[in-house]
Amino acid sequence: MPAVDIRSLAKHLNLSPGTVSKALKDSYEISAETKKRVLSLAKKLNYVPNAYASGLRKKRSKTIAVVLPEVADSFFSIAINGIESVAQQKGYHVLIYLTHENFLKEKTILNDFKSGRVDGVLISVTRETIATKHILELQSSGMPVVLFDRIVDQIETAKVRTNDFESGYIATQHLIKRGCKNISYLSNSKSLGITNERMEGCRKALEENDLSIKKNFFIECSNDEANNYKRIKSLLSQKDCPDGILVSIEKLTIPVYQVCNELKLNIPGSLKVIGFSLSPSASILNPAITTITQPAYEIGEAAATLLFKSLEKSNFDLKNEKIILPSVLTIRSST
Amino acid sequence: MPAVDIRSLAKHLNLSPGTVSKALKDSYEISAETKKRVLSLAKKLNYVPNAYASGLRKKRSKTIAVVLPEVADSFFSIAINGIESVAQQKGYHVLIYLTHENFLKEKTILNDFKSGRVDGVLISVTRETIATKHILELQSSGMPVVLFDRIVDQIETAKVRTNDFESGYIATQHLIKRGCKNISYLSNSKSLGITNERMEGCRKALEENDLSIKKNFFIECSNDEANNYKRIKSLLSQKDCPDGILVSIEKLTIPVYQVCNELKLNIPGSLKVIGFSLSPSASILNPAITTITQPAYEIGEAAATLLFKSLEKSNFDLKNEKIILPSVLTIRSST
DNA sequence: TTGAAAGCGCTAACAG
DNA sequence: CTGTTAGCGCTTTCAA
Repeated sequence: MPAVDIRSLAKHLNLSPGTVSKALKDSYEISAETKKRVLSLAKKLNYVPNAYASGLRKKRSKTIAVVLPEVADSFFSIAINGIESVAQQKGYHVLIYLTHENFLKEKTILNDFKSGRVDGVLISVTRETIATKHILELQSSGMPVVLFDRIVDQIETAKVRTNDFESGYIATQHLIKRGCKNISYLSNSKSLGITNERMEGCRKALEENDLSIKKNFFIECSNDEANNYKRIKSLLSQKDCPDGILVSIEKLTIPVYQVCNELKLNIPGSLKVIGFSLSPSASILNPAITTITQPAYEIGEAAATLLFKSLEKSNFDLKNEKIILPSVLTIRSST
Repeated sequence: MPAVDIRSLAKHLNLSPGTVSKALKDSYEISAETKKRVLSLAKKLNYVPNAYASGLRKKRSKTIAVVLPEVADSFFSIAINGIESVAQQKGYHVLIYLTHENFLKEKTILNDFKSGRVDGVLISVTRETIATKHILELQSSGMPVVLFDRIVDQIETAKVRTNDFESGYIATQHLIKRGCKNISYLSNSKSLGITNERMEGCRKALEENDLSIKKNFFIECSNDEANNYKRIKSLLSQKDCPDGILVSIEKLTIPVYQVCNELKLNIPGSLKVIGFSLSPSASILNPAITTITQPAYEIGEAAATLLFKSLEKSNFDLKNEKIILPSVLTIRSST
């Protein structure tokens, strides 16, 4: 099957390629009659314009890039949904790039965007990302960039995120209200790179309630599951074991529950647990876990919407856009 | 910043664009000396070739499309990881398209691939997909297509999936071995569209063990959570309530556990539960749920690998490739 | 209202 | 070994 191009359409209709092109675009220069003929033949032959030819000519790819640290994590999967739904509606295509939390990869990926492959970029940076030259450079090449979830403060552009600081604060307040005096914050060591808002919120709540920060306040986990398990077990085995835990990374809930089970520590009796989580199974854990849930879909959707605004309106300034979508506290039996 | 193109490189070096192009490609026609000069300037000016220009010229986009029913579901998120890792290694880009289980959308998306935007397609079809014309048409336009997970039997091409039939069989055998006599299979009504291998496997196990198919064997759920809950509750409230349940859709585990909790039905005492699941929290449910887990990452990886083989070797015939990666039964306390 | 022609940036034949 | 040229398929002036 020889692909049908604009020239073959033109030949069939005894028109010039230029005229056909305009007719397809519904240009005012073209007569209604001609438009009808062109459209009808185009439909009949199922003409699909070559994306690379028109992209080259117009210097627009009708494509956006989404750069993510990972995607197995449910936050980003859901965010992709939000992004994709907006893009599909706008007739845009979505390229996905995973950095696997690797700064160098992020740099390489962004640099490649100078190829004109995409018209705009949505990015959630890696935990390692401190330097911002690669993003600034991309911006100064004229590429609109929207940051979401994992924000970099120094970059001037649209930012969409949740209220991490407040979430940490609210979660901790909740634990304190439930009687906790000795609270630990569980996180991944690597996330120290970007300012850990949640932890700061947690800290603030402790301070406001005159609860001292104990040496076991911050428990640093890693990607080594066995090790995390050990660390948590040792935490919960000791004498002045915490009476409340704030689990800032979803998957760390698992060792916490496992250890409690093994040590026969009653939740919420001896230990109250609250977790950042998007998992629908929160409600069937035993006990059902109190969670802070991020509006992942909405964050993706909002970020994409901003990007398209800047793509469609030349006078739209991304710099002025900051959106904060609040996370939701759902109280269940674990507290 | 005026984007640096191949002509500006040529001018700087007093060479012709053609020579520069060849040098960048490390062509044998070019002297080592010239190559060095070109490469060094290209690096210095951070030259990134225009993807649309070279794509148009070479009729290759260095991009593949991944067409998925959804992505919130963890199976597909993990599969994307597998796909992306192979693509990144091969220097390819990955476009994501979500059909949201909508056949018409799937058709529209595939039709657009005639634009030359992608060199190959990985697809997991919607539950509604019975007709195959859109896929055949894409193939006959010369596009390599690899099916994964949600396979269509009628299409002749590479297929990568797990052993759904056997998984259903094995899961059911397990329940029977644990003493179940009255087993129900929980699924989503819509998945009736594609042949439900898992259910057939389940059926076969029942038959082999001379267990009759009761009227409550197949429980049809939907996307209406409240309704699913009601249906499951009514199932588990009646006199000849099942003593074993095979949950074929991950999220249906939630109402099952909730109902058991509400009715004070002991798992595994009164009811044994086994679920198809990729959720790491399986082990902290109470009781920990016995699962069948699909090798999602590996399926994505294998599918992508096949696609790239066909992209790289003209003599590679996708038709002959069928890969079945077995799911894994993990026995926990719910059975 | 339509057509002709140039050119987006790159590559590949061919010539030198 | 390097340069010239044509052209990928489309859009967009400009001219008719």
